[in-house]
Amino acid sequence: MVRKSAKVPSTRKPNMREAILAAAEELFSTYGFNAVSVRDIAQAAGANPGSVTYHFETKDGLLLEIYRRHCGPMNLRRAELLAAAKRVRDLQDRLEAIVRAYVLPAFTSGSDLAGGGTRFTRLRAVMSAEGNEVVRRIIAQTFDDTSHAFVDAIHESLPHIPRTDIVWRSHFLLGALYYTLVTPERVSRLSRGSADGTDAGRAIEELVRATVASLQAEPLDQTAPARRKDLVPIKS
Amino acid sequence: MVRKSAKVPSTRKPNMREAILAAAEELFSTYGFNAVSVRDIAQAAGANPGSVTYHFETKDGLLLEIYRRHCGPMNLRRAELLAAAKRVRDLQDRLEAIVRAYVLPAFTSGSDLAGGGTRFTRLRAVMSAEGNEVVRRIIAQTFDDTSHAFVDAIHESLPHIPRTDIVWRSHFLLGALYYTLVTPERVSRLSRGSADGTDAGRAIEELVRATVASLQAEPLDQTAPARRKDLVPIKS
DNA sequence: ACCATATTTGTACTATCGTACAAAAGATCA
DNA sequence: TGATCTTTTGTACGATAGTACAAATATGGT
Repeated sequence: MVRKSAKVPSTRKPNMREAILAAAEELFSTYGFNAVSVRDIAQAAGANPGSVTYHFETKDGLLLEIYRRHCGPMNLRRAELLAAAKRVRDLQDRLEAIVRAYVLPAFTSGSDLAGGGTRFTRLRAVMSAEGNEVVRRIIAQTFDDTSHAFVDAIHESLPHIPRTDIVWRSHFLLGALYYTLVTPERVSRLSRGSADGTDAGRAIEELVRATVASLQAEPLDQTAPARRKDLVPIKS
Repeated sequence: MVRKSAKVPSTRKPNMREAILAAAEELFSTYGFNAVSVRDIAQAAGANPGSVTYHFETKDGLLLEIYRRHCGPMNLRRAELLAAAKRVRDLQDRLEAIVRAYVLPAFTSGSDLAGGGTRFTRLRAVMSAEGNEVVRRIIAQTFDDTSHAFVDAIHESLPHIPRTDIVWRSHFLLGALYYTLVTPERVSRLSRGSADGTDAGRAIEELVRATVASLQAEPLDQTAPARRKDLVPIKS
């Protein structure tokens, strides 16, 4: 990757380790893991490439530390919000609260830095698209429990919808969420300026509204598969 | 990238150019653009690295050619299906047909190779996540027209929904579609085996059902923005 | 002020990257 | 068959990748 920014003279960083983490998060989530070099990160953080090795040993280690940093607080927040949502009496309101409990922490999770939540979620989106091997394990370990908890909670609110459909529709929610964080400018472009894709508050409300409706839709009729002969499995 | 596969002795390729394109498509859509080297592609195609330079000049040129190859047929197919969908009389059926016209070509577009459509769509998903600069221009040029046509068609079927909401919900559809192609195994995992994320036919039907429902949902009340003070814009 | 420790810098090594280019091999057709 | 053009191969070059490591510097307790 080639980027122009000149080395900033800058006031001395009080905590270089944090600066490196923040820079890596920003660059990885924008250009992907492989497109960003350790030197890019060091320069953006106003540090020496050697510092990265000192603090995180390897480039993979740096990515791992970013996940370690965020996963705990985000899933904690989700668990809290989910517990609160489950106490909502009205079924319709409860469903909406559950979906919101899933979406909100993705935008506002416990980083002290402004936009920390969205940046980390954007990072997760990019990493899942790149099929990053280092990350795949963390995802399966750390997020599947949370996802299961949400699927279960939704299923309790919608007992007549088969669990399978709820899984599909929750999956669509995560995809929509990721894509909105990765390509927000597309929303602005397609709406010809009447919508702002970077407006997190609006994105959340639109996501919640759309997802609640999709979850409530009648399930597919499983007895009539409606397969088409010209379709082939994904990934060969 | 390190991959184990030994060089295949193989029957002579009748058309090396096509083999290189297919290999690049598969590798790019699985690992991302930057993680795959020209040598990886050449080896997977049973070709010499020099052949890639000969046929496509640069790595970027190879990616460009992949897009050139697929964009035309896919958008043509979409236009045909959209035209047919617009002729459907019943409003509910028409909406469903329009959504299906958008989704179907992403899975089955005009490549002669099996799974060509899904592979190319997966590639687009990965490229959008990586923020690939070469691709960004093509996307804006080639796909925005199509997207506008679909948003317009949907709006005609749902005149009481503001265009802005339709843009958001169509955007969510594309995100869900991309994510399903990128991480189909997550569906299988979360459903504990009762669903198969790689089942394209099922994915299409679930996508259509969920999207139609979300499109029909009541729009957000625009007079009460419901912004929260702790939210910040995406992308700083 | 001194020392021990923690951090940062500068530099260098090896591997691999994209790509250029000349030579070899294959294909086409008079 | 021989001439010409197309395709493939083999190799090499400069740039950049990740990371190791010794020297330099900053820090904190006594």
